[in-house]
Amino acid sequence: MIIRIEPDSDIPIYEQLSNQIVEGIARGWIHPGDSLPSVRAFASDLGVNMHTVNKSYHQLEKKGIITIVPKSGAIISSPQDFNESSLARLKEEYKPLVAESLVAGMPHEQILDLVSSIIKDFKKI
Amino acid sequence: MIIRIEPDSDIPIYEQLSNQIVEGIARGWIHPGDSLPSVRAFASDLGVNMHTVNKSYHQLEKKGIITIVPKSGAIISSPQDFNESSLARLKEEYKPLVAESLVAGMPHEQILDLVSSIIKDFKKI
DNA sequence: CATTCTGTTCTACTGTGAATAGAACAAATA
DNA sequence: TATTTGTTCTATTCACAGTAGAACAGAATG
Repeated sequence: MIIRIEPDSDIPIYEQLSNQIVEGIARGWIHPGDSLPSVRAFASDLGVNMHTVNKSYHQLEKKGIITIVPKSGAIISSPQDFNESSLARLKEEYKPLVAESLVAGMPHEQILDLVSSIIKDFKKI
Repeated sequence: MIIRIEPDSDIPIYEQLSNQIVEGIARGWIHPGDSLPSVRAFASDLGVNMHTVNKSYHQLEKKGIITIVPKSGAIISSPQDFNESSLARLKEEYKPLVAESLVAGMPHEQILDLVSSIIKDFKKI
């Protein structure tokens, strides 16, 4: 799996990494049960600091996406491991984006089409 | 229009303000052509610093949501004033959220239903 | 068993952004 | 004319991002 880090982005490195790992799962490149590289090895590959990868892993664990087994490694969780609060949090994160879409003049259908196209993009490739 | 600021949130104050102004427009509480309070008056109302409100206004102007008339005030833009790059930026912001939704086990339809319910919530009230 | 690798934890430093504060300016407004 | 407006400047405090090095204890491997 190919990860691209842009050091000069306004998005923190640990969040870029988290996002791309999640995208990798969504695209089916990696699956529940698979283990992620060690923080040291991953950091070495990406050319970033070990603590940055560690922060990313813990962010993903907080979201319920991976499980960190102490002294062992990080494993991608199964979908059924997600709790209700994660879905509530997701809704709160969609809100400002949907509001901005409406204010931009996008009609109801166009917003759904946009989201639908993103979903298809993830599932197709 | 009622604005609620949570100083201890992990979301910056200027972004909380931006989000709630956009929501206000989406809900129809304020309309294109309406003018926003002066940065000083707004800051006084919210109990925050003038520069924080100023930053929020400039963020909204950058997104094409309001127009700042120098030495006069801030006015809410019309939907047709939005450019193509704003829509492209919106899509990029939807991506990680959609990916996370898929990873959480939400099927295609459920994601669209979630977004649809948010849209209805904005338009109903 | 000994070595290596693992995630964890700690301190430490630099740089940047968020937020506040005060002051001053020129233009619009009342 | 006096007030209000957004703008700009400096300055400070605080927190976060990122890097760095070190040490620890448990797991994996030879």
